[in-house]
Amino acid sequence: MPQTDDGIAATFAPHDHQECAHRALDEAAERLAGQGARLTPVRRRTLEILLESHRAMGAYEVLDRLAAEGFGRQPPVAYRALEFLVSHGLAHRLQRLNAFAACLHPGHDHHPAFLICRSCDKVAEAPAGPVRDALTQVAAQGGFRVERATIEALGLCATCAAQDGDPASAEDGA
Amino acid sequence: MPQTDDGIAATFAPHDHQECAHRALDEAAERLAGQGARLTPVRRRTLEILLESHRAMGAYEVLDRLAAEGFGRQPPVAYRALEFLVSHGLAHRLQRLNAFAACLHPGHDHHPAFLICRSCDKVAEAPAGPVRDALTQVAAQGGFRVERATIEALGLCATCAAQDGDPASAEDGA
DNA sequence: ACCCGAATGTAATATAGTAACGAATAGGCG
DNA sequence: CGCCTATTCGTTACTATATTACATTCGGGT
Ligand SMILES: [Zn+2]
Ligand SMILES: [Zn+2]
Ligand SMILES: [Zn+2]
Ligand SMILES: [Zn+2]
Repeated sequence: MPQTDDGIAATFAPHDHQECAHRALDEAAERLAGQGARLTPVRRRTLEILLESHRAMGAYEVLDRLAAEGFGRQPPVAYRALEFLVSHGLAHRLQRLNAFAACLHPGHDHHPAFLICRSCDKVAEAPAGPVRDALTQVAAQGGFRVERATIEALGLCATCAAQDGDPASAEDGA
Repeated sequence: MPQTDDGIAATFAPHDHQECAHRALDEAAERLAGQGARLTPVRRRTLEILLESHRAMGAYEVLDRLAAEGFGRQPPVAYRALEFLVSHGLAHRLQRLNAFAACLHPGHDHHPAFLICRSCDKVAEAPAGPVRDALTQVAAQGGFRVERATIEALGLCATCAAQDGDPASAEDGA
């Protein structure tokens, strides 16, 4: 019973993360080259740090890592690198967490919905099209024009649900 | 050309706000009485402050007001009152703004979508049902079970669009 | 009166984010 | 090459947001 593997399951399930991260970095570099933007050492390292896991990291957590590796140790160092990545579509900011996560699908037009697992803390990007459409429509009923939307879900991923989560999601495994 | 007045237009359009705020406060008091929760002076005043406008207010903005009126002047005073209101469904927290807004529909489903006007800063609550359904469904495709969703839209309300906003929304008004 | 738990107040601290400014650096050009 | 300019990087200092810990007060039951 294969469920649509749109990348969500791919994020939460065990996988060859070396490959996963490496590919995202390559795509990022290529993408930036096309835009004439510079992937400087701090920026590159910042992206690599975010790519080490599928979790979202706070700016200060990233900063600690950068400082330990010889980069600057003041907040703007991290915030600037992160803002650069976000504004070039290589990372996302999670409003709910005041944190940042690497984008795994650079190249697509990206303002996805985010799925945050409360158990493993991983963050997946989900296609926001239908959700955004529903929101745009309900807003339009009241004469409101949506320009930017924040869509973030907190919940339980399939992997965590199967492990120790509630059995309702894994009845066949009991 | 009446558009569905589900409360969105009612929030952004000019209206008898005295009545609007008063009714929300009464409903809140009644609701709390039914729950056996106490609407103490600080809590009541905090709700009144939030109800003065349809904007979202930061905790420190509320705190300044409370302090000026003889309540405590330390952050926990505001945060506790705000948390109480939120947990009892009388106010909402806006993740995007790190701010709080009074709930205008206490008693209804308490996890609405929020529409934030970038021009007048007012915040309206929109029915989140369809949006939440779309999100739940796209998440389920990846095996993710949504437990809580944050849905916040930034944009332009009808009133602001008609006044000086972009003409596309008010072509007949030119 | 006495006790207890909830609510309120304080100080202190933690976490998140920005402003302002100078030093290093990459490219463009005489 | 040497020079100029825009970008990037680093620092200091500061603002904003939020929580922990603990003392005091207040309401209600005995
Ligand atoms: Zn991976
Ligand atoms: Zn998980
Ligand atoms: Zn009103
Ligand atoms: Zn408006």
